[in-house]
Amino acid sequence: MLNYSTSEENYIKAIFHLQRQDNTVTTNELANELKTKPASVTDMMKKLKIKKLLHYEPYQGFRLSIEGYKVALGIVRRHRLWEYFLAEKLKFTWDEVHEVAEDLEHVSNKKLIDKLDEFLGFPRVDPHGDPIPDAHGKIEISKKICLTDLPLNKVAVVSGVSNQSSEILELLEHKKINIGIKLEVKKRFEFDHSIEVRIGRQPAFTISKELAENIFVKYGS
Amino acid sequence: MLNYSTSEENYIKAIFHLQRQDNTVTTNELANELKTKPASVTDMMKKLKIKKLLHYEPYQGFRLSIEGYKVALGIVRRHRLWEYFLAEKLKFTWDEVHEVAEDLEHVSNKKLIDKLDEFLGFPRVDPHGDPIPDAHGKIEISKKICLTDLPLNKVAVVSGVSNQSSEILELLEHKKINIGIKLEVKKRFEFDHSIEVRIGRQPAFTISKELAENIFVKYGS
DNA sequence: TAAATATTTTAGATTTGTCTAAAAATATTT
DNA sequence: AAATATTTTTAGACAAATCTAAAATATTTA
Repeated sequence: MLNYSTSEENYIKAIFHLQRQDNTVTTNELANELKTKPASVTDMMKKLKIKKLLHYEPYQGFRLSIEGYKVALGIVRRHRLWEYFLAEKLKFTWDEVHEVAEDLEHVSNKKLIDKLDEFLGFPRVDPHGDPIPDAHGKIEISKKICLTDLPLNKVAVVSGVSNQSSEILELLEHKKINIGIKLEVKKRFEFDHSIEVRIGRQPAFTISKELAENIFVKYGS
Repeated sequence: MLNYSTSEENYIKAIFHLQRQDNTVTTNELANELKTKPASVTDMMKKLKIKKLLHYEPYQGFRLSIEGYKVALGIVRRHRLWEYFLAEKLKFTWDEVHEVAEDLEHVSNKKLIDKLDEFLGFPRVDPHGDPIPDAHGKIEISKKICLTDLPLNKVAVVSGVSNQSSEILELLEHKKINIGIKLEVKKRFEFDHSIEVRIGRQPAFTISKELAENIFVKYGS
């Protein structure tokens, strides 16, 4: 696997993430994501096309080639392992890890990353609940589902809330439900559709149907 | 403290190291150290002078300013903490850590480095026995002397070897002389200049003049 | 479907860090 | 102290990554 510049890696990674939602990525989308100008995106797309990392015809948008996808998985692996390290070992909070990992991910020494992986105990998800590709680029596809649909007794990671009003944030704060936290559903009550949730080994507590409908979790394939 | 590019940091660090031996650093010395061309050095020196990181007059060589020295200590701190992490936590051997730390040192997030320091238990020397500057840039000045010059019966800490060939490493491995180990010289033999060494309370053993000349120890303060 | 609007690309400039070749300054020899 | 050798700097070029402004293409709307 060749080496790519920090800038090339950032473009590849951004395309990787944007592709998840939409099959083909546009110039403006990417410029917006990377806080750069559309003209710069076009320049880089030409370069990455020559390097066979993506499929691209002028005005038609672009998507990663098989090779580009492999490169992206390598970057994502490094990013998520560092995030795990930062949260687990250095005690950064889940909302701080991303920014720091943005820099660390570009140190692309395979032995470093494989040894880090081993040191961390081969974690399968990062602090946001996103799966970490293994040394061979294998990645668990984790479904993002609503808390109301999580099977009983399956540990899942809170990965987002659909409604971001201050009211819901206040409630989540109070219940200590943060992004990245691991929880499982212990029981569902038919009467009001409230659900009983447990975080780690703490005592279970109940949350309303309304709240549950706004919480998304990721859980193993 | 401002941020500097990877390239600027590499120049600053190289000047820092070259200054130890010689008070003022020359263009050719620096070009040689960084495997670059003298013209590139001159270009960068002009830039670093404008940024007030060094004292420099054309044809007169250069040395770091107070500010440049502070910047250098920051880089050295990051480098040595990562070296310690790589050796202690990821089980790299002490001769592998330098190269990897060369990349990691340029991630200059103060909180990251301070938390890493804490995680590692505030180590005072790196795997080569070189002192690690603390969060305020304070660095222990420890005398590093050759084993041949260590006074008899004074306990010292092995801090480095000048020659890093696999032959010397094999021998050190066999004699169980590792970086960080405490030893003392019990006797010197005039005939072949071999010396008798003791590690802790184990039986003393003899090492050759050739080996002793390549072992550096930290002793007293 | 033609005009208006939005998106994308091109052309040309800029910054950073590097290089080669030639000129200038300094050091060393004879 | 003049000639020679070495070191350092300058001048000008180049590649990577970015930008602005203008041109080309695509999409929307009336």
